Amino acid sequence: MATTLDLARSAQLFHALSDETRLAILEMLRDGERCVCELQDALDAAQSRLSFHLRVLKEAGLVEDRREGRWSYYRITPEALRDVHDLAVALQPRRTHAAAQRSAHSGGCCP
Amino acid sequence: MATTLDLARSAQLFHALSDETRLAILEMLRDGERCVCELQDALDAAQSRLSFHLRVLKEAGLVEDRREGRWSYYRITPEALRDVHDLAVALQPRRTHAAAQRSAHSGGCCP
DNA sequence: TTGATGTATCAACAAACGTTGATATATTTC
DNA sequence: GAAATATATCAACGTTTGTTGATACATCAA
Repeated sequence: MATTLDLARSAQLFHALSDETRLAILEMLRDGERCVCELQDALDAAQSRLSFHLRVLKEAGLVEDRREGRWSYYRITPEALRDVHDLAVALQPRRTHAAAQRSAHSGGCCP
Repeated sequence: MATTLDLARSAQLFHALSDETRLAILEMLRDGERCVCELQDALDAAQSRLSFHLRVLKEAGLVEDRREGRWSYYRITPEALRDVHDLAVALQPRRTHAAAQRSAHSGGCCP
């Protein structure tokens, strides 16, 4: 039972997902790998802008890339998305005995 | 089959989850609702800092609050976490026919 | 070798974000 | 009433983030 989150890693993952351009990129990559120029066309984004977002995704482990000649192809790393999935589950409220719901709060600021 | 993401909503959700303090708050709330002063004690965070983060979480729909006298109690909104879960699934690569993997790219910048 | 092409990186900037300390507002207690 | 308490909000500030345009670096084509 995973009780404690890796806060830094989780925040990094969620941050990488917290931008519309990056989500649009991932949405495109669902159908298979794409080279940067294809993303550029489809998303109508400047080249350096795309490059920036791809780097954020890559550093978070959400995508991997492959170079072929002068083209770079990016694809989704399914394991990373599985981590996101697992995090969402890990944050769900515990189903636990009602008695344990409110822990003893020694500070005593509230009833 | 949900093909297109609500980018703005998704980005908002993920952004709310992209901060360590906010993740620590949610982790505490898994065990049931807590008042702000309890979170303050447990997370050793300034009051206005906590208030700020709770507002971000609330605006993203990840928590709900309840006032009782001078205390505010916050709790997780499980539906929102289910949305996060669903998003992680929706972003997974499609399992599709190999033939469809690479779409026709009319721009013709790459092979 | 030269020129074109695809991509990464950089510097500069504006906008968004998170922290802090001060103040405001409501509620309870005396 | 007045003082104390829990929380929210605000202004100010430094930091991080995302955008743009310029440049660098490969690779390919002629």
